[in-house]
Amino acid sequence: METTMKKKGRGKATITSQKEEEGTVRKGPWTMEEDFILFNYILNHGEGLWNSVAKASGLKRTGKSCRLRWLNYLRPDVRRGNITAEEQLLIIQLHAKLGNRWSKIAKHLPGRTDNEIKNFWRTKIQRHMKVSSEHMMNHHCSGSQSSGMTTTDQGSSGKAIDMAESFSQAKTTFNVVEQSNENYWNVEDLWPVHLLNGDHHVI
DNA sequence: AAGGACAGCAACCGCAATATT
DNA sequence: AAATATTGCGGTTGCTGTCCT
Repeated sequence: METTMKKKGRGKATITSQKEEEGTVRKGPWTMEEDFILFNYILNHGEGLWNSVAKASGLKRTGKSCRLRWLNYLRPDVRRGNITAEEQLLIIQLHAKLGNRWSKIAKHLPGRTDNEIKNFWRTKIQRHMKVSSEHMMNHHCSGSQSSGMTTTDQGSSGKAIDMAESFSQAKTTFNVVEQSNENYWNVEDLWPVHLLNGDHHVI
């Protein structure tokens, strides 16, 4: 069954057909019904053993897919959207220290997922670095160790430190992203199930 | 209004690490 | 100790909305 998305559809939509063959592994965006099933299953049985979750819940998803969906979206403590200036600064500092260890960085940002931080880094920070790099190249072409910032992650850490410093002074110029916090449906929509079950052994 | 370019992000893939048999 | 299964992580893809011309 394909649930219509409330908002903008995103991500891959590998399988969109209404009828799916028996035993076929589903890919692509999760439907609300799938979210509901997974959410409910984990509330009753707990996290982990993702392959079992996938099979026992009846979802035609891989264990990996279930795990990812839970961690990045359904988990009740997940905070979504609106990465604050402080969080941005922390991400920059941690990345300078840890590199692309997104899960490690995420541990320092309660409620944020590695995927979200990774996406944020790639879409915002890297782009900003690239832009400022080009800007500097245009204005300081005259020799003296022009900071030819690469857009790759490697070698960006040192620059990130500089950036963090300037960033703390000029948050406003950083173009802090205020994203829409809407989703196809809110995780909160699933919470009544939690309450009905009266099952709190997870989370 | 049309459509091309760009941005944002959910979700997949491949691989490495770890656990289990 | 070796083989197999599972989990976790980082990189990448590709769909959709928005902006710009």
